[in-house]
Amino acid sequence: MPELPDLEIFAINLEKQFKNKTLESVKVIVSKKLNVTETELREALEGHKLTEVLRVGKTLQLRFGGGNILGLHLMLHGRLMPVTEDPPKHQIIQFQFAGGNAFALTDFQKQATPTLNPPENRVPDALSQEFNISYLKRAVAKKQTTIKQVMMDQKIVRGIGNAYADEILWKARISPKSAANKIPEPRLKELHQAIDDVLRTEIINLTRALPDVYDTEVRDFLVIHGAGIKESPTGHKIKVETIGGRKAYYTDEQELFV
DNA sequence: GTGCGTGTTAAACT
DNA sequence: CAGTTTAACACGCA
Repeated sequence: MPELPDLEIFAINLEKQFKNKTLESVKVIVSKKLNVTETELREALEGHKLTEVLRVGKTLQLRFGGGNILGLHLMLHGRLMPVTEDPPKHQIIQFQFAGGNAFALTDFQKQATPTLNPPENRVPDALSQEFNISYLKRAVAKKQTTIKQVMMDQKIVRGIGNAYADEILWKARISPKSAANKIPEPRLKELHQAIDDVLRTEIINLTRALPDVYDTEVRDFLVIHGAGIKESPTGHKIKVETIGGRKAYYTDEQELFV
């Protein structure tokens, strides 16, 4: 159940293990979410080297020699797991590389989605150049919903999920319940800065914590979002409330704009 | 046994 | 009609 920083680490660590290795075979165990047939997938990918692994929004892209790209969306419960003598449960798709190493995408809920050659998406990534302050200003101007829902809307900006939205809004000192179009411009700038800070800092933390693995998530660095957390780093009691159908964790340090 | 969940989508609302 | 809310997905975990 990864978010952007986790996916960034998975991409880096998958590259460490599999970059420039030839994909010997790809096996489709659950095909319901795949956009092509297993035969088409094998013809596109087998025998080609994995040239690059990128994170794009909440997806990973496995890029292969020959120009084909396999997108992977892990959804809520998807995981990437090494395939060993004791293979992982609930496999969706499995990748066997020359040299004997293999990994699989798993998901007990069967929601994780592999997509061959995913269509270009014009929505900016949260860490991209295109996601700048003027874009954010334009995006929120039309929106009367809460700022938290806007931040998590993948049609507006790609990559921010429920947990990091809470972390970012606390850092920006803006209430998640604030109306998006009522946030003054200086505070929007702070929000933009907080998005960048929180995500990039988390990537650095996770790089240090997980130098090699792509099958593990660490949530040790969250300071606001989590059932076990009672107080913010500055000692304010954390409140929990459902906003837009998902749990929001926040404190009264965060200013409400309505 | 109970309740909950880091995402997305279609259906059902307003 | 457009925007917003809900249920469903199906299992592991506390």
